[in-house]
Amino acid sequence: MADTPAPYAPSRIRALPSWLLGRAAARGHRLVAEALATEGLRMMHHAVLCAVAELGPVSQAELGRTTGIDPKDVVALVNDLQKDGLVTRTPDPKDRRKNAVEISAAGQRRLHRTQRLGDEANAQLTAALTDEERAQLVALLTRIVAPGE
Amino acid sequence: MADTPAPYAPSRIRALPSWLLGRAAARGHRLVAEALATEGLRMMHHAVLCAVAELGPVSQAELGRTTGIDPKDVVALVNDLQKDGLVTRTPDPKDRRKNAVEISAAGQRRLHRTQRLGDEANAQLTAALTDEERAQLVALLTRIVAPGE
DNA sequence: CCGATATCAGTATTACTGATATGC
DNA sequence: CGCATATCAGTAGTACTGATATCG
Repeated sequence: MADTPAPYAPSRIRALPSWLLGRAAARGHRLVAEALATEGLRMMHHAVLCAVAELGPVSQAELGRTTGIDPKDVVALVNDLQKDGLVTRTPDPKDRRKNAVEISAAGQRRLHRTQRLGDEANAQLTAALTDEERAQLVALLTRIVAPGE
Repeated sequence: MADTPAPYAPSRIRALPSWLLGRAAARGHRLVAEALATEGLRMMHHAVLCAVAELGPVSQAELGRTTGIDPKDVVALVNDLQKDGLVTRTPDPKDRRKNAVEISAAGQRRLHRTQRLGDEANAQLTAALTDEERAQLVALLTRIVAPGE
């Protein structure tokens, strides 16, 4: 497998993890975005909704740190989610700089569906891999994303 | 490692390969773009220059197919590379629809430097991995990108 | 005063859709 | 005519830089 020149990329490019990562991410994003579009959410919306559901009432700055999304972009994403009634944004009484973002009942129902769609898209993305290889890939990527740990 | 909640992402998001791919690709792109900027090229410029060097005189459509870049974007990238004198674009006498794109001497010198910079950036990206793990990652990604094979 | 939070305006890069002219 | 090539105009989603007001 190491010396069969794939038709999609010359060998030099092929050896660049960044390049492969970009191509793989583009394919994954296309699949996930396509699936989530049926629920009217983009990938980043789903990611934030996911994080809000898991972190309970949480500030936007904390959301940004946790997900790796720029806090400025979190503003717009939470705006959209709030407009659709999927999350609530209430001022934090303990620290009036913060907004406490929390998922709503409608948000939880929507999240339930988008998670299923997302899982299906990811299964499709990694259809060529075995379960073990999938876990391996996730483990390797995790160490690349969070290099300090 | 499987149950230590990393600070950067909640576990649900973490389990989505697409999400991890996006984060990893973003980090890789940042590192590579930063390195290549010193040579005045963006990542896609380098990718195309790479492909041109390896495929010899090649049409733009073929470049697009091989690299996975939209042929329309290849036009703009080759424009830039030609403007910098890194590639030549001559009409193909055998098929006058095609342009034969070829790397120039200056292009080869530039490519030599950008490849070194790209390799360094990629080494930095995967600094947390062993050589074996790096090869594993590339192999897994390759199968995700080209699912048909 | 300094740092954190939230918001706004704008930009860069990548990837895409649609349309057109030309040559095989 | 159908198909491939090259080009142009425009859009979408993601990630970023800089600035501002408020609060602790």
